[in-house]
Amino acid sequence: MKSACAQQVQSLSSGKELLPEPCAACAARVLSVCDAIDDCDLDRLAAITSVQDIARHQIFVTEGDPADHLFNVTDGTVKVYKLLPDGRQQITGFLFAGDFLGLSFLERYGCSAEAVTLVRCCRFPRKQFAAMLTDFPGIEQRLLGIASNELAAAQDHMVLLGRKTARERVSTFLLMLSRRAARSGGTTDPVILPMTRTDIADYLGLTVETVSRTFTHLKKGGFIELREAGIVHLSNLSALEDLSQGF
Amino acid sequence: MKSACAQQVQSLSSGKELLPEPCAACAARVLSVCDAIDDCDLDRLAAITSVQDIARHQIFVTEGDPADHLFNVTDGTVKVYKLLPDGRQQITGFLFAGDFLGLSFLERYGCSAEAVTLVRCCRFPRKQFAAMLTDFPGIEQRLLGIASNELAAAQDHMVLLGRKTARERVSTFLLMLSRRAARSGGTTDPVILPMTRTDIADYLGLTVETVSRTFTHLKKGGFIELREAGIVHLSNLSALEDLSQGF
DNA sequence: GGAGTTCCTTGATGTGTCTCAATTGTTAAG
DNA sequence: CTTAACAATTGAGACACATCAAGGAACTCC
Repeated sequence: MKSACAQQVQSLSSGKELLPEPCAACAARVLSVCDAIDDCDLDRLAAITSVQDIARHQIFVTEGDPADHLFNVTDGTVKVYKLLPDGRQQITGFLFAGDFLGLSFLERYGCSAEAVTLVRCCRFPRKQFAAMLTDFPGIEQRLLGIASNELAAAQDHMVLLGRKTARERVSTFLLMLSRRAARSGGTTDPVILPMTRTDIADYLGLTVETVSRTFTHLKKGGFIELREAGIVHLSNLSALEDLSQGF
Repeated sequence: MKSACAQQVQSLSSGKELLPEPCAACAARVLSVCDAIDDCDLDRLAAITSVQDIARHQIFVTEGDPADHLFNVTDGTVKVYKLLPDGRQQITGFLFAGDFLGLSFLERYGCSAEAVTLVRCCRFPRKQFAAMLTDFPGIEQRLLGIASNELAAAQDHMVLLGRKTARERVSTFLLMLSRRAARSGGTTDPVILPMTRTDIADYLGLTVETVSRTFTHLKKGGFIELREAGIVHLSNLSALEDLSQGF
């Protein structure tokens, strides 16, 4: 499976130098689609990749536009959302380092995407990326896996939006972020919230005021502590899990 | 691409007899995954397929169970749902003829599935189905396409659950069923509702009472007519589209 | 360091939907 | 045809969350 390039790696002292920029130092690689490609074939991918920095609050994908590019977030936080004609907003997901954006392999983007923090990401032209699928079936499988996970997450979110109370929603949200951070090597306990209360509200199907009040209630109830801005300490994790009604 | 079997087809008078049962007469085939396989290779798929009839109200997939089988609905209506520990239910989708069930290629089912009407479907052992993916890359692409569509549908549904009013939800629901029926060769106007009001409520994140009241409001408003049970006439389609707030 | 902006919190009030309860309509069984 | 079980409708009242409004905290920009 490692094909001819394995030998090539051995012929040099340090294999790392063979990795093409920008993938060489990419901390997010093991988390992402790119992991499905062998080191030696990575230059194929790197050739069509352009690294992009996106400023805070910049909308870099707009719902309905032709889906020309796919993205792989390597740093920062992205919100993915849809709008109703009158401006009501529903955030369908937050993306972090390692997350893939543009999974809808349809002609047009199904959602808009905005940088919540400064975001760094890899951008691939969709057509060229699609062309690589035939040569690297591993990617296709990986994408199916990613799609499965996204679908599962979407289903969990539907339960949250359709059937959970405000308190259950906020608890679930905090646990989600906690687990997500742990999964990509962060800490479970002090949860970092890069997004505003309004964003949280638009994600949870609530209003800012209700989110804020619920945070206060959880604080008074001894479930969480709010010391610094944007950081939540989970004082009683198992109690929070009870509140969330099973994730 | 048609490989060696094209000749084989020509060598007989009627190509149709070459199609293995049960796929030969399957009306849903052009709508489904199976369409990605050439007629001549269909026997590979047919060999691992077992046709199943499922009685009304029977739960044939349970959330959390090992995902041993995948299904392809060929007739009837299925509801796919998740439960909270205390029994609250959220239906994540309804499946009709041609729809695929079990897209989460994970070890365990993410949702439960129950037959709303008498259902007929094709069942594939997951492992054997997965093994076919390497031989028929067309299926994998098809699955990615299906996953993309499901994801897009899930996102629309999140907007509905998180941000729409009861009236908008019910309008959207009726239009969805109408379009879905049209897409698989049915009629747009008299929409058939195989599911109960309770199911509709669990799909829309409402209660039965609210759904029933909303139907009455739409009827009094001249948007719909309720003559026979389970059938809704859309008297004013464009007005209904306005009510639904963009799908 | 002050002014502007954005973000967060808290209070008072309103309302859309839920809950509880009863009635009617529909379907299936005997 | 009668009865039972289930499904749908309707009403009265309650409540969780939304809306409207104001004040305070944090951050940015000269």
